[in-house]
Amino acid sequence: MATIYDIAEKVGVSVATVSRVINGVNHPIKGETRQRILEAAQELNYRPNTIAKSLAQGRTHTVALLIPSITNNFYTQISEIIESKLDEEGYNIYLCNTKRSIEKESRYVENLIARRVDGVIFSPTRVRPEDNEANLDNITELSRNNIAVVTFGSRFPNVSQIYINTYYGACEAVRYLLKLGHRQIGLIDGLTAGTRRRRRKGYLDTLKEAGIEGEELIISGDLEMEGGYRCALQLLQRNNPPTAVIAVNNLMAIGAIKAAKEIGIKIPEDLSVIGFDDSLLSQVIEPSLTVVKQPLAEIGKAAARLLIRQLRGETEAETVEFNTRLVIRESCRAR
Amino acid sequence: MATIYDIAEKVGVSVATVSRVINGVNHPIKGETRQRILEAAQELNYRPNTIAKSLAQGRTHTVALLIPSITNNFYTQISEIIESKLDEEGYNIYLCNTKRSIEKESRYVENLIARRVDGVIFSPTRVRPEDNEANLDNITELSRNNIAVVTFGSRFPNVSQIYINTYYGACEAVRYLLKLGHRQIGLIDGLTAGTRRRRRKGYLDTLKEAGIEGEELIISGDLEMEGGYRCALQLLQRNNPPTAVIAVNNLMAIGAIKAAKEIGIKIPEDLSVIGFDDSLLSQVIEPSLTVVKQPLAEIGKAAARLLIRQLRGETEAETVEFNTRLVIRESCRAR
DNA sequence: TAATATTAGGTAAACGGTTACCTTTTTTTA
DNA sequence: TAAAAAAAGGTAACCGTTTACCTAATATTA
Repeated sequence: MATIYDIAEKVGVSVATVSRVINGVNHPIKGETRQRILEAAQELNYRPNTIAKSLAQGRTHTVALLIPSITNNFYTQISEIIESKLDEEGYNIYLCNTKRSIEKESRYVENLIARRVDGVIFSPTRVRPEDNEANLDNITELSRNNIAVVTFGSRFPNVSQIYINTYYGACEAVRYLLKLGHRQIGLIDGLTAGTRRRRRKGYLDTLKEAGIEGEELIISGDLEMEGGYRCALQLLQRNNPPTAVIAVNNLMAIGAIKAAKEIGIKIPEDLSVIGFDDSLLSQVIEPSLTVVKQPLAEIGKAAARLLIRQLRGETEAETVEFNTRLVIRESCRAR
Repeated sequence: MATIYDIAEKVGVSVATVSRVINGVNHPIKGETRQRILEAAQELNYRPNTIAKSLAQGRTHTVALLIPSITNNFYTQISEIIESKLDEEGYNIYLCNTKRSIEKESRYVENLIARRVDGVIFSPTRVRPEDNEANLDNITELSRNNIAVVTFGSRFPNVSQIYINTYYGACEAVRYLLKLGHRQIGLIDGLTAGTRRRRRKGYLDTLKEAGIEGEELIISGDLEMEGGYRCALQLLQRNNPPTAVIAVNNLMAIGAIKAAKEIGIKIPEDLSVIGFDDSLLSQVIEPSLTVVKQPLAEIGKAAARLLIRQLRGETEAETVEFNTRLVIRESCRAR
């Protein structure tokens, strides 16, 4: 593979000159020389070696996207936006899928430091409460090695982050169900509390305002469809089952609907359902799902923006906060 | 950031020794020296610099995943498998989402060559027929620069590839509908023919065997839900509408169902629908969708395997062929 | 027209590793 | 116990760029 040495030799100049021409730096070069160098580069099918460049410059123009899942539409949609924004800025993206394994997350962090990525957009994975500490260690480790970090989906001190305020979303969902006349409202939660703690709190606070104790109608499972399915079965087979349930993410809501249908419970006639996250699934499922929508495109854009800001040298951590919006479809009915 | 020089100095050995210890190469080192080096590395918080390593070794341990979409479940599921397999082998993955833009695809290819990735798993994007040439150029360009390539979703000469034989899948789908008594069977196709040509051919051949001309019931649109929606509307508003339609991918099938519902056509009573690709969507939509299922996990595994094979030095191109399977659900009915 | 700027280019040291090829010391073998 | 083998480590070239600092020639200015 041709290098700038080959070009330099062919044209009869030094590599410095070649490098200058190739990179169009601000250094005067005679038009004719420039021309000859570009032609030689063409003829030799020269491709700049980004690796060597990175080593010399100390920047890789690479950022990593460290997320818990790439089959979940929530992350996919955010990723698509991030990818396109960072591509515009000349960054390539390492896709790192932790599959909700804290070990994999930590391994990836090591790896990313070794690869000297310039930045990481990071949605920490947290299955057990103690994972929080590992998440924090990972963030610290990245920062300590001069890697820009932007997080979303969890809250950390001194980190640029996107904070999605799901508290009010949960409140709104509960209020909506209360207005429809529901009193027995279940919450299908994830196994552990990240920002999801907010949703739980919003749920409990709003119920309490209405004079209802919600604790016993909370149930937890993994964040996949299967988890929602199992949780719903348990809730619905109690002797005093809820007339409405809120699931903390989309897949769980879908799983819940599936469970209800299987045991002959009609939606929305017998059971109202609200999900979090909007996606094609919610619109396509029958009945279409009322959801607390998170502004995915905005989240993606903001994450990219915060990271780019840091990559340009601004060191101060910035938090961008987003609110959710209740999108009413057909999965809830007055009681 | 600490380098092996810092370690060497601290311990009082040469960098060669440090390098050997760090990498555990097959070269005898005194246990005590090894110990001291490892301790120093720890104390200095040493992290190997993968960039420098790549430059010295001529290998980046990076492969790219170059796909048309990351929000389409078809690609996402394959990607997840590929990611985990390649991660096991110590490779990192560049995520390159072309968004079905041939320009973006070509730009990415340039970029990947510059970054000296070791390999690329490539599902070419093709919206117009002439894109095929650009796809081929891209593959050639990668190979010419010693980058291993595995493709899926299109067929090319002399390239390791996964070939999904959708011809028989299409035949099977049509046969199934014929058996249910349908004669007017529509095909909702993508805009251009890649491997999808096979589906169209299977469709036509099978109809012809039954003495039916299918040409006029073929309609094309973009591969998203919107495309399926529009195509279905057109098909269903003809004066002699089909009683069954096959859509060449999942999203289009969903779009078609949406269109049908909107204009009061009941599924499966008035219209039978078959999709390609299986996904959560197909199972969740009402009625659940009968599909020609492609073995996504196998495709992903095979793609990773073929690439790793090449990365290990085996140069001969290998094609792995998969067949599809008709998964019968509730979206078709006898006529 | 001499002094000063500008243009055009070159030299060589970094960046942080790997590794082929040595040398020296110690151990094994005949 | 001398020769051969193995162990332990070092030297320095190389990977392909960038870039600070020079030099020489040409153009501009007072």
